Amino acid sequence: MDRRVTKKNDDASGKERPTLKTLAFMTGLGVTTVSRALKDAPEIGAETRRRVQLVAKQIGYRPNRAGVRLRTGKTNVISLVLNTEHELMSFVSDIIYGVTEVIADTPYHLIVTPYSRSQDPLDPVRYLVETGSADGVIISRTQPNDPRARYMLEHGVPFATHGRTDMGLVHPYHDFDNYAFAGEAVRALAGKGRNRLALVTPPVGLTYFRYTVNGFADALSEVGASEVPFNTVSIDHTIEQIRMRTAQLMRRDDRPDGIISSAAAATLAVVAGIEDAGLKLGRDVDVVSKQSSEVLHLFRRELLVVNEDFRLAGSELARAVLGWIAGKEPGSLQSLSKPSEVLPYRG
Amino acid sequence: MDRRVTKKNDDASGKERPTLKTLAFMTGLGVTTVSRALKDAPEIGAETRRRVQLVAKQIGYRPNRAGVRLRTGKTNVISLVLNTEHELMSFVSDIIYGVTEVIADTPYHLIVTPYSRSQDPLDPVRYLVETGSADGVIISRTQPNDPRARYMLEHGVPFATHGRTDMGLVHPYHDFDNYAFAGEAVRALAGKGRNRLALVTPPVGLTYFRYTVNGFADALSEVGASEVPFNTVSIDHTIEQIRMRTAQLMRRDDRPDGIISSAAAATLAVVAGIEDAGLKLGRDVDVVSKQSSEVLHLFRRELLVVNEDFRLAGSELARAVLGWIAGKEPGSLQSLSKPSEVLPYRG
DNA sequence: CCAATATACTGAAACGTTACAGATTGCCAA
DNA sequence: TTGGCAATCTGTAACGTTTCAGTATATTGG
Repeated sequence: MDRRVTKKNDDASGKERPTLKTLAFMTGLGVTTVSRALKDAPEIGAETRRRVQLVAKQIGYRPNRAGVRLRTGKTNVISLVLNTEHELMSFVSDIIYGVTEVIADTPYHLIVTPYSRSQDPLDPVRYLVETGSADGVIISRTQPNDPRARYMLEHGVPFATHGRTDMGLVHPYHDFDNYAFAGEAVRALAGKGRNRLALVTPPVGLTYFRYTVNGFADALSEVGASEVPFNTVSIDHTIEQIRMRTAQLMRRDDRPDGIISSAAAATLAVVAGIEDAGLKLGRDVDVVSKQSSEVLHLFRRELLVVNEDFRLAGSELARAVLGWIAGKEPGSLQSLSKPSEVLPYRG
Repeated sequence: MDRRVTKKNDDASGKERPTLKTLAFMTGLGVTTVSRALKDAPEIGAETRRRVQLVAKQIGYRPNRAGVRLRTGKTNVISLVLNTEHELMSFVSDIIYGVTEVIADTPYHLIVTPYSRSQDPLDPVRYLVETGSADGVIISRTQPNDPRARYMLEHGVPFATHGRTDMGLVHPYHDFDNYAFAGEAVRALAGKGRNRLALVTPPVGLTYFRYTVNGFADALSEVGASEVPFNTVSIDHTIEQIRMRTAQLMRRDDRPDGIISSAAAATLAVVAGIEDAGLKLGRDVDVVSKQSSEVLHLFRRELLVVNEDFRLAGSELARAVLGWIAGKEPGSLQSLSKPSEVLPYRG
């Protein structure tokens, strides 16, 4: 008996993962027709289309990603580029969850591309672009003049930035309105009679540093309060550094009676520093802080908080990149999220 | 002049990404030879090998992932499967960073595969296996009898679990020694004269729930302390629920004088609950808590903490999957990390 | 000196997909 | 009847890689 080697997938034998060839065999059509039928191409008869799609669903056909990617260059991948040292912790998981929520019912996968402090932030982006590893990229820690954004624009790679740029170039972004946040915070403190205010800033160099500082400054003159400079730390510093510097600050004669903090982790340190200096929150000084989860009021109920929703940011960023990939205007894919009110503790 | 269509990559024209064909053209060799030379195949002459590798480095050749994947089935992808609702926040980013650290100088990419509460946890794993989307998988929230682990073993997919299983099946894992943690915690509280202890457990059903409860129970009888049952909450409950239940508990006559908490977030709620009941930490009750970043001592310095390093967990898990993929014995890729001592605040 | 063998290389095929350039059929107008 | 055209469908090639089955040349043993 002549037992020829059978070309693996010509039969619908069962065990192997179905391909277009399998579908073609089962429907009695050509591979090309099947391919087109599945993507609703116009030159396929309505009945054929339905038949193919039915069979495909029945046997659980899933296009082979490698095949598509090799042929078309489309990766069906979104990459989230993260700094593995600076990024605040809770921040990251929330963004990831936000992104995954949006891409859940798309064919996209999310890959996390890390880079460390020692590296040029452009490195991972260059890698992604050069190797064509993603259809879209999301970056954070955005700078006013951001080489990564410029690079991707030049190379025609869709992306979205967490935070705005200021280069006269238009691209999708999502940002929290830190100008408004700082302003609200100042007004809230002024409302409590505080008029010598200090600011724990975002990392110098990032765009939202500017927005925060400007919002702070404008509101200060608006309410007639004055600034107590506190430039020695930012929220990128360690807990210990912030705590120590805050304690130093609070022991001075010209200490502030109100502090605004741009991140929850920093706030923990700030409060510790205040207490190290023998002062009491709510009595000697009030603190307004951003937070991304309801944690600060458990810490000290005297704190005033403003909520920033990073899961929302993740979703918005994902929507933005997908939109750009789908051909929408980059300029129409920008969003700014307003801060919540300044919230006191309510038991 | 006869201007023929040139087959895109036959020349070393420059702009296109180099492929094996490009290298073959440049070196004057065949594509096969180049492919083999790059992976140090034995049948290639030493000089040829060096020459090819030199040229490849010079022009920055990177193998096309889709090509490799299509031909060999190798994806060069590790997937981290995450529950988007339960996973504690800081937890996640640390694990991700740990994983990326390890795969940074490998060709592997990390993809994050999410699933939500409503879904069967097996769903994402089934998807990954069926579509062959990853060479290795990392899962967390491991159960004693874990269908995901069983499924992947059956399908021959390398994986590692964060937490152990108890099915008599051998596979790589990394776990924190929660039995030791609970024991240490009990002994530390006993050392402070506390002998009526309550436990805020991990989620019922996960393996480390058992280890924690057993470590707690064994140490209780060892030191002659007794348990105050507190089964109404676990660390999966909301801050509000834990806080309320703790307050209820602490208002009872038979309230505990020591509490052990399995997660930092829960501890914040526990302390709030204690204070809601009008009691004082360190005087009326002591609390020992796990934490993954140095945050609890800023919160209340009376707290006793034990550190769990999730970044380490991520690294170990990544190493384990890669090891299994590389052919090592699954049984040799298991690790258990010992808890730190129980640490009081030190100014 | 011949055959066997080792060494160094090569072309063709295949992985699953899509795009291109047909092929076949039926229908209608001239 | 014939030519044209629309409506459907199809085969082939190509994306970049690895594997299989060679080929050509030099080297060795008898």
